[in-house]
Amino acid sequence: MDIHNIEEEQVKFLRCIGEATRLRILKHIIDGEKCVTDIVNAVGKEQSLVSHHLKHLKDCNIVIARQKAQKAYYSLAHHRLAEIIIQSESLVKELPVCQEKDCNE
Amino acid sequence: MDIHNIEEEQVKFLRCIGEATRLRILKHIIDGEKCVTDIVNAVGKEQSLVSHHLKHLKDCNIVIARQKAQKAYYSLAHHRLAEIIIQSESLVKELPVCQEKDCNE
DNA sequence: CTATATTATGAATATCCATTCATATAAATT
DNA sequence: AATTTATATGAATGGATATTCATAATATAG
Repeated sequence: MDIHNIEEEQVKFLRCIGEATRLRILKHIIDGEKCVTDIVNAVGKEQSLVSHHLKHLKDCNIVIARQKAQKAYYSLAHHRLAEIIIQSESLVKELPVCQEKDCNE
Repeated sequence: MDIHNIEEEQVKFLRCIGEATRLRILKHIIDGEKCVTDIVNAVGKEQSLVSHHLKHLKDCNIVIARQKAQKAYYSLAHHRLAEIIIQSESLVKELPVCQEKDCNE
């Protein structure tokens, strides 16, 4: 795998987490695996849509799925993913737009 | 600015850096400001396209522009941006796909 | 065995977005 | 003043992708 493929993978990764519903899914499973129904309730979107996004996240190796009976449990594929999510959030708060708008939760 | 706007800004940010040409631009100016012509040569894309992407990056507060005579110099809007770029790259190398393919430059 | 609960999937649609092309603006050089 | 250099911009287009809908698949419960 050369540098170009790395960059392609990096773009694929960033684009994958850079979508509203997927980011909400990730933030919801950040503290441990959750089943699909649970995630659907948390993000407030259609089951079908959540399932599509979970597949997308899995194809990008961002989450892993564990099957237990008729339920599927999803969790982050790597502990460092949580760091990136947290750090990019805290960075965004420091960027000019947020600063101007007095950016605190 | 409440939590929802933060998340919107985070998505906007991640999506903005999650594009091949823009990521290449960012990696090229990571060590200091560069003029447009220089960036165009580095990324090997049309001047017009690079200009559009620079505008996009500026609108997202990811880069800042400095005008000097007829030249425009672009640089990262925040020192922590470099960290995110580097860290997401190193994280991607640790994800399953890259591991399988024996992922080293 | 039928019904219900849980998750996945394919097709269709609609929206978004990267790219190209043509052109504008503005400064510098001749 | 005319030409060249450097950068920006608006419109058009093609391709990607989020969402919805209908339905499949599979397991459990009654």
